[in-house]
Amino acid sequence: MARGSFREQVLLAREVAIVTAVNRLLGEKGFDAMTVDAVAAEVGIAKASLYKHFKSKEDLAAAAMIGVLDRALALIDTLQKDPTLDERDRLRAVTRWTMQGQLAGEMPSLPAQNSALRSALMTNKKYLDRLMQVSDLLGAWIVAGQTAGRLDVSLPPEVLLYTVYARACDPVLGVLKASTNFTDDQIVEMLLSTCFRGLDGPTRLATPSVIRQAS
Amino acid sequence: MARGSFREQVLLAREVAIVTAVNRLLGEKGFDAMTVDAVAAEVGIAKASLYKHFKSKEDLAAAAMIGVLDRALALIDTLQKDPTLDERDRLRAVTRWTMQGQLAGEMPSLPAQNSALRSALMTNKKYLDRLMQVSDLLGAWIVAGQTAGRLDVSLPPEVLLYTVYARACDPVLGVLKASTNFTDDQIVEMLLSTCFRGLDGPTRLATPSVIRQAS
DNA sequence: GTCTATAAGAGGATAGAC
DNA sequence: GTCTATCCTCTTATAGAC
Repeated sequence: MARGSFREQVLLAREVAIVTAVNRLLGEKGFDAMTVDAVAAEVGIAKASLYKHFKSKEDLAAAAMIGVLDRALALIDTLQKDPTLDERDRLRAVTRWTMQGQLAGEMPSLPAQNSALRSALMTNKKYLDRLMQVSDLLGAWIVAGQTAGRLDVSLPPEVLLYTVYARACDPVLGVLKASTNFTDDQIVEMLLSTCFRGLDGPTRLATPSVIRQAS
Repeated sequence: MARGSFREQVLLAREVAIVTAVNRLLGEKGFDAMTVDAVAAEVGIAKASLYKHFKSKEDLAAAAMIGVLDRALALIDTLQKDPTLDERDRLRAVTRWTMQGQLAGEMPSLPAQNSALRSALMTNKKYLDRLMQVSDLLGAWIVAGQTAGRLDVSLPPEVLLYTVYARACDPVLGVLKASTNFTDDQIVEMLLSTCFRGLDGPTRLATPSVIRQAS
C-alpha cells in the first residue's frame, strides 16, 4: 500500500467520522438546530477543516442522507432475497428498521418544510438516485402487496409509500420514549401496529370511499 | 361604551391580528423558520411594538397554540353533544379537523424537538391547562371506544392519543398536496383511512403481541 | 404603545499562515 | 488539509424619542 493511499485512507476515515457525527446530531436535533460548530466539536477538528471536505451545511446533511439511503438499499436487498417473507412482511421490516434507527438517534430527521435544504437535496444527483431506487423497490412491493390483498388496495401506492417514509420522522416515537416506561422494542411494535392495522378495533367497517385519481 | 373600552378593543383587535399572523406563519414555515420580523411585517406594525404585546418569540408561539387548543375544545364540545356519533366517530372528526387545518395552513406545527420552545410551553399555565383538558376529553373517548370494541384495545390509550395528535404535523399531508393532484378532501380522507384502518388489506392477521405495561 | 435605530449574539462561511 | 482569527449576515431583543 503506497504512502498516498495511506493518506487517502486517513482522509476517508475523517470524512466517515464527520458523516457519523452529522448523522447523530441530525437525528438528535434536526437540521436547523444542528450547528456546524457542534459537528466540528464532535469530530474534534476545526470548523474551517470541515469546509475543506464539504462545501456547505446542506452538503453535510446530504452526505448523511445518502448514507441512510445506502443502508436502506442494503436492507431492502437482504429482505428481497428472503423467500419466507411476503411483500407486506418486507415493507413492515423496512418500517421497523426505520423506527429503530430513529429511536437509536441515528436517523437524520429532515423537516419537509425547509427550503434551503430541500433545494440542495433536489439538485444532489447521488441523493436523488438512491431515493428513486428506494422508492422504486418499495413501490414494487406495495403494488404486489395490494394485488395479493395484503395491503389496502383502495389507497394509491404513493400514499402507502409516503406513509412508510413518514415513520422515519414520526414524533410519536420520541414522545412515547420520553413520557412512558415502554422499551424501545415495545414502542416500535406498538407503532407498527398503528401503522399497519390502524387505530380501529377488530370490527371492520365498510370499505372507505376513497376515490382513485391521477397523481 | 366608554372611550377606555374602545381603546382596549383596538388593542385587543391588534393582538388578534398578531396571533392570526403567527398562526399562519407557524403553519407555513414552522417555529424556527418563522422570524419576528416577518410577523411584524404581516401585521403591519414595527417589531418593537410586537414586543409590547408579547415578551418573546416563544410567547408568540404559545399564544397561537392556545388559540388552536381553544378551537379544539370548542369542536370537542360540539361533537360531545351529537348523539348520532360514537366515540370513534368523534375521534375521527377531531383528527379530520386537525388535518384540514394543517392543509389550510392554519395549524401551527411545532417540532417536538425544539427545547427553547418546549420549555416555554411547559411553563405556560394557560397552554398546559388547555392541553390537559383536550387530553382528558380525548382520552375518555378513546377508553370508551376501546371498551366498545371500536378502537384497538391492544394498544395503550396514550399511544392512540399521541397518534391522533401527530396527525396535526404529519408531513405526508404536505407531500401529497405538493406532488399529486388530489384535492384536500381526498388527501384528508385517504390519510384518515391510513390512520384508523392502517395499511393492511382486508385480511386481518392475528392479534399483535403488544404487551401492556405501566406508563 | 408606536416608531427608528441599534445593541448583542449566534451561526455560516472564509482568509491566510503553516 | 489543518489551524486561528475574522467577516458578515441574520435575528432576537431593547433604548429612547414621540
